[in-house]
Amino acid sequence: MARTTGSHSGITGPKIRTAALELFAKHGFAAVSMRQIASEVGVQAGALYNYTPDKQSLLFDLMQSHMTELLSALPNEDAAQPFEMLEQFVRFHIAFHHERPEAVFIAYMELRNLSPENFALIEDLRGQYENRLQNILIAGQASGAWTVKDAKIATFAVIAMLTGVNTWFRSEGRLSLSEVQDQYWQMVRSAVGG
Amino acid sequence: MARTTGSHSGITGPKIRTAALELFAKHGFAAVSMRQIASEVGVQAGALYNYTPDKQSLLFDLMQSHMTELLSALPNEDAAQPFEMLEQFVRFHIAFHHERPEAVFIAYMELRNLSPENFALIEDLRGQYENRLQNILIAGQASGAWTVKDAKIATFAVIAMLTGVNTWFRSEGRLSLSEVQDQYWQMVRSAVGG
DNA sequence: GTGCTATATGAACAAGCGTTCAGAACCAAG
DNA sequence: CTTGGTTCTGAACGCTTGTTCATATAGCAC
Repeated sequence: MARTTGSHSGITGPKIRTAALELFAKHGFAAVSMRQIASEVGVQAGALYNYTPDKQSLLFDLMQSHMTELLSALPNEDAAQPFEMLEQFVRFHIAFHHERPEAVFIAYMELRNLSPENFALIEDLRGQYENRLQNILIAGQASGAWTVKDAKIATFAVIAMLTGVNTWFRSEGRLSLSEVQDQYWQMVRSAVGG
Repeated sequence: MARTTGSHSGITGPKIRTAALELFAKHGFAAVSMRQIASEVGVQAGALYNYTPDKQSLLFDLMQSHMTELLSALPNEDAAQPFEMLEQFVRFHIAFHHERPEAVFIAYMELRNLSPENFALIEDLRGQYENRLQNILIAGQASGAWTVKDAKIATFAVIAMLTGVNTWFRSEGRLSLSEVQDQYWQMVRSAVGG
């Protein structure tokens, strides 16, 4: 026997990415087999290799897509005041990460499963994102908008704090997303000394 | 053949734990084989089963030890002022986590590889730790020492921020541990509105 | 020095892994 | 209705996995 339900190249590809994303996020890259992914898609394992050269590339593509989307979705900070830029960044980060918890999880947890070259590529993208925040913090420092000593440390602190929202916040809970954004923005603003 | 170098029960046990800790932190639980651990210890894989019933227990023991040590090393907060308690917590968290990066990494990243019962046990310990901080924040709220709105959110925010130090701080870098502690303490104090 | 026990070996087990590939089934175009 | 090319199956590949166990040794107590 061969294909039982017809030709589906346009639909199988995305399904594989979705299935891999969910399974990697839930069980971890190393713990998920190609057969599990295939089974989730409703296909045999061999068929996956029409869409990806190997398992590692599947992971890398997911991470790269996520980081690229993150960078291009980030509002451009030009021509705004430091406080507005920082507030915009805080609200953006929380909302964007909240919308794709699986991709965020993978992008943070599976770095060690990338080949050295792939790791360097993802780390570069992450660095670009962090630099955007760092530039905002430096701009606010220069203009005297706030008093934070070390912009690099503050960058790490703010990003860690904001990314942490994903570990506990659920939209069905007692707080709305915008309430969470409000409270984090207040904490960030105070933390940088504004 | 059998043992080639003698009887080592008192030394093989700890060596297994150390090897497992390092390998799990570096490559992830699922990506590390019992044979790799055994090889690191200088022993055959079968010998590991004199010290652990299975691979899962090895992971759980490492995580449980870490969380237990964390809880018992945490300074007792009684009879101090809110600000002192919070500062003590911030400095303690940074220092303690800095001393054992592998255990911290595992305790955060390998939760999904625990059986449901083991997961519940670790989560409970983590909850106890978070409650200690939350109680400090509530005490400060009640005494008017600071103005943070939601103690639960602030707890998550502070812990995420502090734990993030481990992702970038290295003692060989440009900053000393106490400088980092100082700056984070200042950011935390400001963030809670003190 | 003899015997006991704890500790280790090394082979074996069934199961699962990522990946390849010949051939079958399907769809679209002529 | 045939042809051509894309998509999938199912079996196979060599290898690794966690775990077990009979067997052998090392070191301690006597």
